[in-house]
Amino acid sequence: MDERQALNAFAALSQETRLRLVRILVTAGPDGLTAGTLATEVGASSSNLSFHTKELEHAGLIQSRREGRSTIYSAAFPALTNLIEFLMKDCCGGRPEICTPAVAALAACCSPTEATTHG
Amino acid sequence: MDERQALNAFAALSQETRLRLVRILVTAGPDGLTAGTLATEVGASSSNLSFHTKELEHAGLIQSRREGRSTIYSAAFPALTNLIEFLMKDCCGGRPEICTPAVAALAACCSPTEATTHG
DNA sequence: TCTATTTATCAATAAGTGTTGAGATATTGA
DNA sequence: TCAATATCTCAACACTTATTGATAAATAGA
Repeated sequence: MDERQALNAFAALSQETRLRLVRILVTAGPDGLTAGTLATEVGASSSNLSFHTKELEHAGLIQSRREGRSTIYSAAFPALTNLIEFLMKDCCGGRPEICTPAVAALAACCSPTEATTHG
Repeated sequence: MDERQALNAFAALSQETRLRLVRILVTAGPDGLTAGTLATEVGASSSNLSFHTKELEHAGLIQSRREGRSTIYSAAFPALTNLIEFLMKDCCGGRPEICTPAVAALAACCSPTEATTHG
């Protein structure tokens, strides 16, 4: 992830419809959702949804695949990881306690319990 | 952190000068840097730097304090944490392995060695 | 007070972005 | 082929945002 990619990613996330789309796809998981479902969820026309998904795909935040008549979009999880890493790189500045809460917050999001991963 | 705050934050980060400012301040740590130093670092005029720092401060990503003739800016680390948490909330979708790499990446940024877990 | 220093505000211009609706493209089944 | 479905492309318009240079405000020291 370089500066240009990060700028594209943040620009993509700075628009209401697109931020909603990404969060919906992040929640949906790797299986993704069809363009039609996404359009309904965010209340966008087909042309408007296509415009925004194109922006997100160009930014590398989502990916698409074709299944029959439908286009299915899903979140690009590694890209999201890289974006977070880029933003917080060298955040410590000699003081690990400064950015450790960020790690804890993200960890809590992914693994509420540390014994069983069945959730 | 609600949707409006997240949109403002991502919009603030989607501009080259501002993204550089945030990363410089993230690296600099809580002590921060003066407006003059930041202007030199990113190659911006005083008016331009003021415009961008105002945007970042309004987005809650940085904070300012006055020391003599200088304004000193520093990163708002909790806001950055909240932004990451907002974006990745419920990212698992029943599959923790999907977003665990994000946690590992962020953790690696803050603690290159795991000798001491208490920081 | 006067001057140098540092930062912020303002207005004008230039550049970029989102929305809309019509129409095009691709797929499926008869 | 024809029709229905699902999605995408295109161009015009309105809206937002970044940059620039001049100027204003606040501070420190003499």
